[in-house]
Amino acid sequence: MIKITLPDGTVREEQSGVTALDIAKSISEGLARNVLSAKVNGQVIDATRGITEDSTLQLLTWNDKEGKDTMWHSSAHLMAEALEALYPGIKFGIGPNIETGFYYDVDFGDYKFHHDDFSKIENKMKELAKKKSEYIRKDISKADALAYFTDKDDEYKLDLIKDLEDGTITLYQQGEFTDLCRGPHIPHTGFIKAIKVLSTSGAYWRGDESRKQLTRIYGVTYPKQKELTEYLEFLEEAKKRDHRKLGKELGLFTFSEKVGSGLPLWLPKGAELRERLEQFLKKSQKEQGYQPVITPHIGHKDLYVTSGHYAKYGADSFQPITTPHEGEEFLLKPMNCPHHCEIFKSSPRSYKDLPIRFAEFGTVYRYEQSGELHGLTRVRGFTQDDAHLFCMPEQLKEEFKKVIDLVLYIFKTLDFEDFTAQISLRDPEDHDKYIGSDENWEKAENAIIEAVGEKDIKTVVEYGEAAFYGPKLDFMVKDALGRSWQLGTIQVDYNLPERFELEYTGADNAKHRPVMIHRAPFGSMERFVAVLTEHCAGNFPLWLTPTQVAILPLSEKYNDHAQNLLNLLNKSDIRALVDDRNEKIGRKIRDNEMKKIPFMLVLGEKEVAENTVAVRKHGEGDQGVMSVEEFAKVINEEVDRQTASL
RNA sequence: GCCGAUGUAGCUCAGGGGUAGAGCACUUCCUUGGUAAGGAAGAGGUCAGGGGUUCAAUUCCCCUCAUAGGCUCCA
Repeated sequence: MIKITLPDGTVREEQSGVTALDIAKSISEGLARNVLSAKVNGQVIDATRGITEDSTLQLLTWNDKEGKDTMWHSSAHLMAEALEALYPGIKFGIGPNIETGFYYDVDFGDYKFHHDDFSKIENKMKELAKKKSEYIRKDISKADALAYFTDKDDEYKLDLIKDLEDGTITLYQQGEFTDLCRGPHIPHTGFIKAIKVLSTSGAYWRGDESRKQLTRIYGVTYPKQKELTEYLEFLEEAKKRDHRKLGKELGLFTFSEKVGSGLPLWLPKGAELRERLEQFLKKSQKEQGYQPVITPHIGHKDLYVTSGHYAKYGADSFQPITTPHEGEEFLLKPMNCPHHCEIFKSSPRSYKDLPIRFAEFGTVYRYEQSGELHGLTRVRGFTQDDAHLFCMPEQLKEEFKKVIDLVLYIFKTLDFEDFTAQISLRDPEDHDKYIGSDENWEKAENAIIEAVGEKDIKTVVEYGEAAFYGPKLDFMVKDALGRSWQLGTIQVDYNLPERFELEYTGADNAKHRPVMIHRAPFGSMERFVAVLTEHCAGNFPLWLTPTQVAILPLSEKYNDHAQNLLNLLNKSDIRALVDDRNEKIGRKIRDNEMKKIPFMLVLGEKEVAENTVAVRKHGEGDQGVMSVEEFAKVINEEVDRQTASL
């Protein structure tokens, strides 16, 4: 007999070899029908696998992340079974579960795989799922595994087996399909009820671009059709919010082939929005003692040789610009920090001056591979809301915490409530990727960990995510649709001050080296505006939106009055426009609703006579009549509320 | 950069070896209105760019550029 401890603490005496499914059945049939896999002593295994020692047991269902993982992994096998049935002779790479769903990498040989094949695969999968084929685990020797896949002529599986140790190899079979797999899997295919093949793309075998590219087929499955439908609706909603689509519709930005790919052109509405964001941050930074600086868009190559950027990225950057006569080399600036270091050096610094905080909305240019470009989120020219703080080592932690406060204030103001701070440290396996001494790295990493420890924020640690000159605290934000974005970043840097030989005179009248903090709360204006647009679906907060109010005269008779009203609102710092087109009121309302303007004021005979406005709110409809003064107050109070100070 | 796709009017898209089509937007006129599309007329395109095949190419082929998806990358 063995002891099984359940999550609630109950301990059960069971026969050795009992399965999680057996235990689920003894609790209730309903539970047993929902068990996808089980966590035994912290390890996820098949619910149908025998347990032979004293264990803790957690039954995993669709409500557990690991349960979903199991289901989607098994779904990948089901898709492979369907694919093998439909396209005999194809070869399989890998087929894992991913954050939402799963994929399988397939070598179709000469067959050209198309979107038209999707429904065929879905139907076959549904047909196979109904058979409730059990997923059967088989331990197998390496020799047998090699023999099986040699026989099947699947070079990819053979490639995988080569790296496996004898005695650890398992196969899983369901129906007609057998795959090399360590599992775990759901008990049988009948759990998979709702199926959608989503998309296809190319993927190199083992992520190596020198190897063959396979066809990756993405899919997702759910235990209930309703959940699949909801997920597909979510994808639709994401499409509607796509900042590339909204950016076009709302006139925020555009691209031109002639200007060049990845080089955004900000249209008036977008530029207004962005300037407002910049003003907002500038005001907060002023309160925190930042000083503005401005630096040019290019810099001497030597500057980046000193900073280390040239050695690291020179070959993969825009190449140097050369002066016609002297042959001097200049680079488009990829970072603002070297310039700011030189500003620090421009005059002798005393410990009494520190911390010194130089802020600049600095536009930088980086060569991104053509396939990487994406709307405003991945571009070749962008503006960082950059600042570099130079401080004494003993000031570092406090200074770092102040920056965290600034970032949190910005997130709060812009309604990003769900975020995680990611502590990005060095790759412990590969210190060669980074510059600077181990000692400095440890100091920097500890400073971040300590500072974050004193703030009440959700944190994760990621190794290998640091910048080459220092560790970072990256803010990962979840938008309204639950998608994660990296926005702000704060970085501690002992290395650049050394490379640039930055110094200040201490109280002891000796020279000391400052520590540097790089930080960008928005990250880049381009990326931030993109994420914000998708987060609020183009319905920007009132204080930020380019046009707050549309004045809609009922007919041309009231156009003059509308103009007067416009002037009045402008005097109260309210951004408005008059829609004096020769159109009926219904039409004007529709068009301005679509432009997502927060307020509309309908103006007719009654309002003109009484000097009132009929207020209509975007998405909510008629709000009734009020005086102009009252309306101005409503707007201004709302704006003040949204931008409450740090 | 790589793979397979896409590129037709300002926008969304249809079409197809014989010198181009819709809806919306735009311009003009009519209409002067009460909370999500009033009516009519008009203008607008080197069918991404270049090369080839052909009597003839926007259509077929090749190259380049751009875009979306994914892979690799991201100071």
